Amino acid sequence: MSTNEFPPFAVTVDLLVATVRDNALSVLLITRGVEPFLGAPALPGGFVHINESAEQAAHRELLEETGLAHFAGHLEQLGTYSTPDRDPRMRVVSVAYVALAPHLPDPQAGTDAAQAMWCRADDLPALAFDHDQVVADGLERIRAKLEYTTLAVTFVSEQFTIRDLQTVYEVVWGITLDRANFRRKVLGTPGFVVAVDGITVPTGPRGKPAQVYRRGPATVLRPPILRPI
Amino acid sequence: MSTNEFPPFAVTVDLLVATVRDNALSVLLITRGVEPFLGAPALPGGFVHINESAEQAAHRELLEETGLAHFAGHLEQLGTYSTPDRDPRMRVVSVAYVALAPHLPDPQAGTDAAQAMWCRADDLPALAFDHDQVVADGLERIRAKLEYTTLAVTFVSEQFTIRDLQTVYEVVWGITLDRANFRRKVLGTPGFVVAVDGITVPTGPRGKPAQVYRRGPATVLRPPILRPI
DNA sequence: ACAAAAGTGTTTTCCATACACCCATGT
DNA sequence: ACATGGGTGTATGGAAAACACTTTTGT
Repeated sequence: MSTNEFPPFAVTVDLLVATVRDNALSVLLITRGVEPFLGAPALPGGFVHINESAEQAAHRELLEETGLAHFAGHLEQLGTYSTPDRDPRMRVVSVAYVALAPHLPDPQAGTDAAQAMWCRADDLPALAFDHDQVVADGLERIRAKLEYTTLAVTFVSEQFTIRDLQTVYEVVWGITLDRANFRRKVLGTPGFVVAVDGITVPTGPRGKPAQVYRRGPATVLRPPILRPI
Repeated sequence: MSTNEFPPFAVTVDLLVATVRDNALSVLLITRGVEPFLGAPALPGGFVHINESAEQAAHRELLEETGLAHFAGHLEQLGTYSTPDRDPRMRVVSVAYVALAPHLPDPQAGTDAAQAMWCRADDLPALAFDHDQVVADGLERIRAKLEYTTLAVTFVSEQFTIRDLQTVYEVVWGITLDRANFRRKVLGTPGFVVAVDGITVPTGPRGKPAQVYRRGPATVLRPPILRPI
């Protein structure tokens, strides 16, 4: 094949930004302002520039959409979607990314992210392009990764309690877990979490204050915390 | 952003074709016949055509490189590699795929695949482009997926023994496993393998003939077969 | 005192490991 | 007979599930 003739493609990134808020797994959606799918909900994203990698484009778009100066969460590639007719305008290949973050401030009107909104993962509208598939793949990726990585800590703020972490698992998986056993699994994994001195936080109107933790250096969970069948 | 102006990219697929042969995990390499990296070993691959998906391109290239009419193994997307300088000629985004297959016939001279060769995964030369990274990522994907999926069956022929399956695990992971316990794990997972009537095969010059199995309908392993630490 | 939530203990069940043993076959 | 490799049994240690219990706080 000649190196001087190749089919030209547009390359975009799509972002599945997920967080836990109001006891629900939520994703960030935008309302499309241009054709095609004008007015329809979709995942945020944009074109990859000629001098940046897809990962850099994803990070750039992430800052633009959230309106933040820095992104403290987790960003990983999900997969590439390339069916020839996925965009009616032209031939587009899209690299999808999953971003996990603690509860972010709501999108502010007047910024680039004004059209952005959080939407519960269990109550999503139909999305533009093949974004329904991207979301389905991404949510399954998140649910699976909680089993064998320490990724749940990216959903809570810098300081958190064991209960906060358990809530992440329960909300993402849509189940309830035994408090005592969950606690033992987390504390039994070296480097998952580390206690912050003797600091505790009140736990509502009543109840014993809870020990505060930060994330530890571990990234994988051996053995994994498996979802019930 | 205007829909009429976007940076044009070339999109390619790279193939990590893996098999188990001679008690070693091996990958298919080609020798590059054009610049850049002329004469260097590399992963097979090629441009995505304008009217096909990346997955279709990967499947097409797979048949071309192996010289087979059909591909019976497993093909899955690994990830997309898009650093701006990964190809000195132009801006190329490459979607990498992992293909798992039982022991394929050696590439035949005189075909498109004449330049292809099998190379042990533990003794690979330096590769063109960022293919070293692709191989590293792909091998780790394969090793991890043997833990919680039934993917090992794609490395053996249609009919196989439990011992054949164990050899796949041992070769891919580079360890030895207890025969009795491995057997119980496999047979204890419903749908992993199904016995073929009362058919057995001799096991060399001596020894009891072994029961023959085919792959079953299961795709996930619950609980997983974890690698030793 | 009581309610609420953190934190600990205990029992039971199950699974993984290690290793011994039996079975069927060809030389 | 015996070596070889498939197939089975079993004792033991440890983890996981279920659930009772204790501790610490605010009202």
